[in-house]
Amino acid sequence: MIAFAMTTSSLLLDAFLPYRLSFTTNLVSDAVASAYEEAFGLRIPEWRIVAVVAEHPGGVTQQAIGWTTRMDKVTVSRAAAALIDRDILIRGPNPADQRSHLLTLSNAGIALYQAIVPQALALEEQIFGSFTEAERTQLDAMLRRIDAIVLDGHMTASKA
Amino acid sequence: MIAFAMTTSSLLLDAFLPYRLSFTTNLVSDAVASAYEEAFGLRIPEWRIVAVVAEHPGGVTQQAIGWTTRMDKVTVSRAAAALIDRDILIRGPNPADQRSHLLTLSNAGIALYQAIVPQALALEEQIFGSFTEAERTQLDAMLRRIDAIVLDGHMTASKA
DNA sequence: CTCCTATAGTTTCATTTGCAACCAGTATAG
DNA sequence: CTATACTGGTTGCAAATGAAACTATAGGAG
Repeated sequence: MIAFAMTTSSLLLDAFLPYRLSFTTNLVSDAVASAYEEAFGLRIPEWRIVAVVAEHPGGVTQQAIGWTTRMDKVTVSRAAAALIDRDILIRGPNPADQRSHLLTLSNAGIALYQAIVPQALALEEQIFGSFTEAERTQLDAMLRRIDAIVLDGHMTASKA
Repeated sequence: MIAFAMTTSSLLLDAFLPYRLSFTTNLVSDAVASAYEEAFGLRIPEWRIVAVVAEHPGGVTQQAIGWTTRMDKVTVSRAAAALIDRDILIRGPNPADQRSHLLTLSNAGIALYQAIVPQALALEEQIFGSFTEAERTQLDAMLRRIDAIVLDGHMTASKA
């Protein structure tokens, strides 16, 4: 293919930050998703749940997971069910509320998590290897500023 | 609700840059998507196509659109078909290749585009209003660095 | 030319996603 | 204690997405 020696012009869209954000994230997410899928048979929501549960040794409810990761409760429900099915997660009773359960890692889940973490860090390193610590911190800070603005209702139209 | 006076701990995931990127982008994309949907009845892929076509007054092929935006050719095909159906886009012949067509904006499409652009910029301003020019440039540059790394095959496992 | 391979775009199908309705357990009001 | 309103989680359904098969045209190679 002659690779379209085309006007690299692109005036607006290419410089539009929401677009750039989405563009880059899709690239990164695809890379991460296929790495996890290939290496551990986990899809992104599943990996996230494993991570959150691992970080809460006392157990977490699905609601709390959804709240911190902003995943839909349906997504959490299904991913959690799949993980329980594969004996990665254990669903224990929640003494405080019989409707929900506390999720914890099984031994297999702990092993899985411990196997994933280094891979995840290595992957992050591959992508952000050329970023200095300061740059990473800066990027992180910028993203969190955006989060705060969008979440704290500085936006015109509320979604609902 | 008692809002879970919970350990804001979250060790790994919360600091994991691919996750942060995805988290923020979802937030922003949802906001942008509902704004466009509400104001113009356009979904994101449609808006992108309108923007790209607008920036190529001579006409573009669907392939070229897919190439620059990294949208799947199916997505482009369907979104373009919807726009043609609504008389926003015109599908003209491509003298260089009978298989493809050159897409251009109809008059209605031009009007639409001209109506959208200020809204888009206003929206960007709402989100990034607290960012200085320098910060925006910096964020843009960082995102492009990431793009380059992921695209230029610095990643381990190729997708296929 | 004719054959063979490759590409632009569409269609079909399977998968993923999220809203809405639903079920079960909780909490508050009388 | 009931009755009623609410919340955690699941299920059902509809929309969105992408891989693979397909159609039509291109572009060589013989």
